[in-house]
Amino acid sequence: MVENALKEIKRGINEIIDEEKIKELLKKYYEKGENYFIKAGFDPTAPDLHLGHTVLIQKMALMQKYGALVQFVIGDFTGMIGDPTGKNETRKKLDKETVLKNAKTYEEQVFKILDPNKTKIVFNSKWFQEMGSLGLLELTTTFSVARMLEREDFEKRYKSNAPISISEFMYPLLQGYDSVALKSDIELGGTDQKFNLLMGRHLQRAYKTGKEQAIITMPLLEGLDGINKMSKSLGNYIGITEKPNDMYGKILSISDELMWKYYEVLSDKSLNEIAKMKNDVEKNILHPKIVKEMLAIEIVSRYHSKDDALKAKNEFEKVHAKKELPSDIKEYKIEGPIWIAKLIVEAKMENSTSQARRQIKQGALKINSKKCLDEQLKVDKGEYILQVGKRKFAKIKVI
RNA sequence: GGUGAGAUACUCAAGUGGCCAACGAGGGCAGACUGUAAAUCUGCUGGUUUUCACCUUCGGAGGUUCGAAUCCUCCUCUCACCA
Repeated sequence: MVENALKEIKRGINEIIDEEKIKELLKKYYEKGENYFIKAGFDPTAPDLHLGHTVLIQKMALMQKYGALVQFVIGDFTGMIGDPTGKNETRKKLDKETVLKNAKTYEEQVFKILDPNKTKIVFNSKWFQEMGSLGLLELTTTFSVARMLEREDFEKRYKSNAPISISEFMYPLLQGYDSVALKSDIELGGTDQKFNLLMGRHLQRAYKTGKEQAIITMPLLEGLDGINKMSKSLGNYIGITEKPNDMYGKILSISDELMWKYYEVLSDKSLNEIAKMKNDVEKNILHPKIVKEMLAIEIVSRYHSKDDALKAKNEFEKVHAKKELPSDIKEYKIEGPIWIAKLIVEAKMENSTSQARRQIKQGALKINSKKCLDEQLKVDKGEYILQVGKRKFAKIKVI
């Protein structure tokens, strides 16, 4: 039993630190029905969850089946500093109202995956506000500058003469202290979080809590570009609240190579099934596009419904394979006669007339499915279907 | 506190008085080819009721000049070395 659960937990993960401890927790669950706490932290600034987040959340959902109680930490306090992991920009402070609103949004999204009865959403400002400056100073005594600089991000920045602020040194400490306050047994995070996660373990020891959390790191899901990690700021993400059509289209636009990674960490299919498909594709028995379609349907079904997924598939075929118009086009009523470039901006298809002109010059514009290269065109009264590039459509009524 | 170096568009990075809306690379967008995949080739990549024109941009504010990203002054920020 324990072995089976562990095997499922280990699927698609990057690394486990202290596997023995997890075994022990599972054993206690099976033998005595004891629960244990797993923790993961989330930024209060980005309430739009995307598939990158779900890799982690799905894993927690799985563990809920095996006795885990999830502590979903919203880093409203730590968020004021900004995680130095990877790229860094100093963040804006958020007011309480916004944080609460974001938390609400998290809740709505996260319970599409997690079991609400086994999940607690907590804010880390709670214990940090109680801590006081003395407590904070005490926290800083637990770790040395040299060890802090061992961290890859810091080392790189230090060596390349990029600035590091003291507050950024605080971030790992604060995040680690969350584990002390919450008495976590296991913490999950992306591979880039390893340092911060280990800090939790270190601090639990330093504060003599009698616990040392195990750590599970999850691979970072690459975004649509296949290179960078999926993130909202890079715009290469698939949000879990996106419309079926968008979600479907985005999944189909990922590269074949990336598709297999997505399968491993996002799909419910067994690893054997996936391996077989991969094999069949290599042997040219199976077209990769079919495999990708199945993935898209699975994921869209999860966040919407099977029905929506199939509709999205049909819509996609219609627009891209048969080059027909999508069934749901935005409509605009615009006063005319109007210059075509201006019209494109009015219909929110491009941001500026200059950009619109460039696109027209390059042959990106279709009016009623006919290519139009005339950037000077004046559009008179009537109804038109405009298309700019492959994806942007608009129905225009010029009055 | 002292000395020196630096801040250029989404990112990296040239440019040191006019030829600069600013070389180049990456990224992005569009076109061709495709499976809205990858790879490849081509073009574009500040704005403007319309482009052989005009307007705004090179950390910020002033100044010199017919003319400034480039020179001067002050300020802000960053890095290095010394303390």
